[in-house]
Amino acid sequence: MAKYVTRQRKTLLEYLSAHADEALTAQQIADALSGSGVSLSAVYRNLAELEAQGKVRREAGGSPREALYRYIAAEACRGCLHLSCKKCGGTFHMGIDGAHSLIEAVARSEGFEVDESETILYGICGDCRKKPPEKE
Amino acid sequence: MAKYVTRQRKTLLEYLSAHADEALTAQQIADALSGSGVSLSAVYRNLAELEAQGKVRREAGGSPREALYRYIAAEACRGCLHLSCKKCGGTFHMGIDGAHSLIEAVARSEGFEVDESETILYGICGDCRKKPPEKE
DNA sequence: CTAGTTGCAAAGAGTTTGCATGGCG
DNA sequence: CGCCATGCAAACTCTTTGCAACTAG
Repeated sequence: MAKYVTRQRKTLLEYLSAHADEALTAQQIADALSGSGVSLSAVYRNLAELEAQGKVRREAGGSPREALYRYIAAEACRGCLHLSCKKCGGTFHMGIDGAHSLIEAVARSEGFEVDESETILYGICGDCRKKPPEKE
Repeated sequence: MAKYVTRQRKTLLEYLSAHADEALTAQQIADALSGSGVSLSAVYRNLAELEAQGKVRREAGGSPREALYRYIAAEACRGCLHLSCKKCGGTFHMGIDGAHSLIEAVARSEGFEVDESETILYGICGDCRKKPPEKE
């Protein structure tokens, strides 16, 4: 799979890596790339492949019938955890020692090996905590 | 919403809480409860409500077109993180101090407030690490 | 008794797939 | 030049919704 490097595939990867901080629907991606001549089918097919390769992850999103896809900059994120804000939807990276300490603590006490690049901590980011609780 | 306590609703909640350690598809749930006279529609409707109430969470699963639902024992999980094994699919709870330490560390260094009950750490559990790497 | 809930089945919507064409190597 | 990938559209399958009947309180 993925033996050739096509324009569509390249375009898709570019787009995804540029938006690694947000989860997108296949439709959104296709819309954004339709101008570049990338069809919805191509998006789905490549997304499926990227997911199999572990470069993209599928998340549960708004509608149950719409899958959300997010690019994973795997190598770049070794040793850091992801923080996802439930309010603004932003993603932050946490590379502090604390992150690694936890992972080691879990491994020691539970025998559980955490995969940093796969793990996301959900919560509220600093900015959103300061802002008044606005309805969306 | 949910003004009455119907047999179906009770049955569903019982089933979900008994299987809080696994993510299920609506179909699986409906199948399991069909013997108790709970229809697929009822499952979907109640699941949607429980999700809105925060008692159930929707996760990304196998097929993009199948949503996975998991019961959240919210109160019971304050102060603990969830560990989800990517191999066996099991979920473990981690109530050690380490978990809380991390959460505090994140809050202090990043200003990010982690929601314990919403966060899942993905990785490989102790049992699966011992087992030979078997193909699924 | 009244209003919420259920079941069934049809409608709706996102995702997948077949086939002919086009493009990478 | 051969085989993989793309586009289009039809096919699929999961989820949602309408309506009449049932039931909890």
